[in-house]
Amino acid sequence: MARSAVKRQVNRLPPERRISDIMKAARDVFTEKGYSEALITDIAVRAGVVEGSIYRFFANKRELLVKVVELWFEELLIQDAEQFAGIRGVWNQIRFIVHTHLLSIRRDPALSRLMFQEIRPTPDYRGSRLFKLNQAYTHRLIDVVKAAIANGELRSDTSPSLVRDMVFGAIEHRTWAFLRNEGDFDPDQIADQITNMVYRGLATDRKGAVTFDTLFTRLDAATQRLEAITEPQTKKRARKTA
Amino acid sequence: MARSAVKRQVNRLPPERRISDIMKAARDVFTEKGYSEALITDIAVRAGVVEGSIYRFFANKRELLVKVVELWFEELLIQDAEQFAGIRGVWNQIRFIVHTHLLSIRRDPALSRLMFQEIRPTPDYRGSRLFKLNQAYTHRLIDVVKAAIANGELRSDTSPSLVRDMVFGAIEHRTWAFLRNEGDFDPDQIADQITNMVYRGLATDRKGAVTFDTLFTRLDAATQRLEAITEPQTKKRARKTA
DNA sequence: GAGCGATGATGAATGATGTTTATTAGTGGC
DNA sequence: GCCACTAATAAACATCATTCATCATCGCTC
Repeated sequence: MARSAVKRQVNRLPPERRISDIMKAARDVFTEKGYSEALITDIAVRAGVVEGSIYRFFANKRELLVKVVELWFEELLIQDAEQFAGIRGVWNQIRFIVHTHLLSIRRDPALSRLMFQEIRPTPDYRGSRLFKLNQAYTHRLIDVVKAAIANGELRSDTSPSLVRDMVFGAIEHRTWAFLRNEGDFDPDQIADQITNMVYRGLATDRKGAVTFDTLFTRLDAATQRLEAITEPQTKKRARKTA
Repeated sequence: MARSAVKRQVNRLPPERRISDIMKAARDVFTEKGYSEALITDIAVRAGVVEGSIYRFFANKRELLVKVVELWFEELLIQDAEQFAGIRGVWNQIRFIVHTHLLSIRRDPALSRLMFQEIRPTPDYRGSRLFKLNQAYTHRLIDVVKAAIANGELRSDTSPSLVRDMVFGAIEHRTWAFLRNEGDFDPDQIADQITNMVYRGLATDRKGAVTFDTLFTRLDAATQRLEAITEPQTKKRARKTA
């Protein structure tokens, strides 16, 4: 028939190459348009394949999304783990975790959005690979806090998992503001702020907005004055009794 | 024809009643199935109207969702504001804000999910009514923190907006865990934990897990000893000079 | 209370998209 | 050079959100 007169062009790249082409295209389209606005057609065209071909490698649109985010997250996790090993000190470790996370969000804000918006809310997230990856990621902070509690550097009545929730929650809220184009998003500054707030805490006495540092300073001063006073006194007494 | 033999039944309830029926049905279906799984047909059937009727009152499916969440959020805001006025003391105020928010999440977890998942991520959220309502809601915490900084009860180097992000971020993370059926969700306990962590902070000295309280106690002790020592001394001197 | 226009409810038709499948191009063994 | 098998293709299909031509109902007029 007329049909067979038009020869069908067939793309015969090796499967790994086709898969990576599709995933790269999917990553681009998903991040540019978001999940529901992204069309399978868009992805197929950009990958240089035909719609049907995508379904040879991915069960459906959602699986494709999950695979894309997974790949991103894995890279992020491996990359951070290497550097993290070298950090010493609780403050520095907390700050490192927060800072690197903020950096990767700034590098790929749209992927974070996909993670928060499309992946986490689904019912099957809990059993998924991404859930475990994310747990591994956030658990580093819990380990740091636990160790710091054990050696007395952080209060023993703090819940490590709550610290995790506060820190990553704060990061997330800043991220949403960033995604909404509200003001700037400075990973250095935000990391400092979050780390300080977790590390030093907020409370003061009623009088004058003191910090832990100033409390320690006052205590030191008082101790020194005590020593300075008690010393001469004992000398005086010694003289008197002498 | 055969068609006209079947008389069309027409629903002639007053518009307000139809709107509230539709919104109630929409609320049920959205919370049960989530936004994308919820079908307009489902909502129409449950509301006892026909698909087309929904579009007389709502521009599209999304607007219906927004209106549903808006209604919920408004009620929540009004209700809380009344009680809040009576609370005295920073700790109690923070704890109240956190606690009531947790209670309303436990009452309607699925609506919180819709808010976080479907509403907040959209580009038009920033200019929306819900955005303003949410700002009003979270701004109470900022006001409390600002006032507390002004009167010296909280450190002056804390960022009120960061406190907001940490508190609501922590609430949100606990909510996700709750929605995933991970363990229990006890508003009283969580509210205490969050409030304490914000209010008292985490840091200690290197030696022995001291808290702000113990630091104050030590400082008080040192001050008293100082006074106890310097007082007799001045008396002695006074006597001497006399 | 019959006729008539306006209003708005109806549900079948439309269009946009994810997914499936019958068809056909390419590949390698014999 | 034929055949069987694999895999790519693109058209067909299914699933909704959304639209719209049709018609029931109401209020008004005479």
